[in-house]
Amino acid sequence: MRQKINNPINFERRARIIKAMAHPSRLAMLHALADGEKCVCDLREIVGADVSTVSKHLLVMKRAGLVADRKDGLWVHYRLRVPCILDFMTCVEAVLDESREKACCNIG
Amino acid sequence: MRQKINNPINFERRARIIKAMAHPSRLAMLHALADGEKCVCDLREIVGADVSTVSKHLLVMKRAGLVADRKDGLWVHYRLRVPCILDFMTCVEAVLDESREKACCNIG
DNA sequence: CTAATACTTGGCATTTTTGCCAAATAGTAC
DNA sequence: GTACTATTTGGCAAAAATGCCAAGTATTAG
Repeated sequence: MRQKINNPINFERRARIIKAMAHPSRLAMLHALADGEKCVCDLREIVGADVSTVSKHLLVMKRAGLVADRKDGLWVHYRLRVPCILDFMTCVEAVLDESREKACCNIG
Repeated sequence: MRQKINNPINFERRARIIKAMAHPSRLAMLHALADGEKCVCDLREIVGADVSTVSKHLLVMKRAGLVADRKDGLWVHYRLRVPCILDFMTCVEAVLDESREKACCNIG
């Protein structure tokens, strides 16, 4: 238990953060940002959606605290704020691997 | 890059797994399951929702590969299938801490 | 068989999310 | 000032998620 005494876990705030990751386009953007900051135009190309859609996805992640932005002339560059979220992908892979294993061997 | 050669990352499948965690009640259940398996009735008490609602939440997590179930008489016991998802909570905490820090110090 | 318990499923209304288009904003260049 | 580019915001319709109630299934007990 990493939680402070008398401080019940706020699952709502946590869920909001996780929800901000829970979209294919947003995951793709987070993955791309592992290399370093990118402008909205770069991210638009990566996810292949309307710029306004990408902008709104970025707002969701920004509000959740996953990314931060920096204005530079006409461009707005986004970057990861807490890179550890990428480590989580290893675990997500493990879930996929487990599923694959169970599916092929009928264990569970 | 933990990804195999010529195997583009499937962000949709990953997003489905993460989405299955992205709900306060489901997070609370996953947290409770860290202690070991629990029946639906236990989980119902923990989240305080209708049993049918809890059952549907569990189905979402089961389909995503997060939990597995085991029938024992009248009871169905659920357990974590890939415990590493709980480690991710440390990172989620970090996002919350970062947000708190920036909010109070006006850095970013 | 009936009764009781634990859970799942069907249905449905409410809410939230998503994604496009159009319009607005902000910055650069002339 | 105008023209152009990058991004955000407003609006809205379509899709998905949520949660309750009612009904169904499955198991145990008598």
